[in-house]
Amino acid sequence: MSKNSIQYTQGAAVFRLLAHPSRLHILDELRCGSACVCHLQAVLGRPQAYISQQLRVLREADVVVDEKDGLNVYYRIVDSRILRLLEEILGETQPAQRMEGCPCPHCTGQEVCCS
Amino acid sequence: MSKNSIQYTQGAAVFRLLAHPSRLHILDELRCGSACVCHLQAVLGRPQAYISQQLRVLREADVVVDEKDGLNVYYRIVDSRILRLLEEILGETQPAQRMEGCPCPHCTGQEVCCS
DNA sequence: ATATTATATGCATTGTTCTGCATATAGCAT
DNA sequence: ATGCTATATGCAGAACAATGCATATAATAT
Repeated sequence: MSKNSIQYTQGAAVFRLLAHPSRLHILDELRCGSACVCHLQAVLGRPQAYISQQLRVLREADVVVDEKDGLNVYYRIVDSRILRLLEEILGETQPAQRMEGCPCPHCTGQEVCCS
Repeated sequence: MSKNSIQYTQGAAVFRLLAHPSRLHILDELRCGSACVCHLQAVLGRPQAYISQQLRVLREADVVVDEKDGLNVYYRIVDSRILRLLEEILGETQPAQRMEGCPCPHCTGQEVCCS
């Protein structure tokens, strides 16, 4: 092993986070600002527990952080490398849209888009 | 599903290729030019069959192409997105070094580095 | 205290990927 | 042809990741 092989292990771990359609979709949503779990749930169309599990993976890898506000928990991306990797594969960030059936402040219009 | 969800499936597939320490190491070697299988075998310190298997994954995803020259088979990267992703995570390309115990033209000094 | 809403966690099952090993092919030299 | 070297392929067992579902926690309201 010529180079520091831990570099490849750690690098692969970063790519593994993005190597999953649901996590990629979640991160794409979070690109345009923070979002709460119920919003991601509405966007992805998956059970809440499923969304929380994927968020946990991203949280434990320090890619996103959570911020509680009452009952809602807002997540946002805190790793700028991830933003650049997303841009390379998904293109430019699109503005977040409101979701029917999502009770969060963003979707019910109580908040400006992409705070 | 708000956006075209095939985009996330395909994007995830690209990241999955990089989400493996050995493939990442192989691609890092290929960044500075083409390399033959025996060279990669010497650099990674893994069995030849193992290297060929990882190369197959990359080849079938059209990330690398192979070029035969006598007994040797040279591989090189043909996807520029992959180069940019590697640069984001591994940093700038380093020049290829020669490997002890590798019989390929590059390592036995019969060829200039990084053709 | 109870109910309700939003989110998190644990666990079992299924599905995928990794890896080692045996063997196959292909080019070159004799 | 035979042998030698470089590379490829197939397959099976092990390791790991994904998913569904039941349940736990935590904040708020009544």
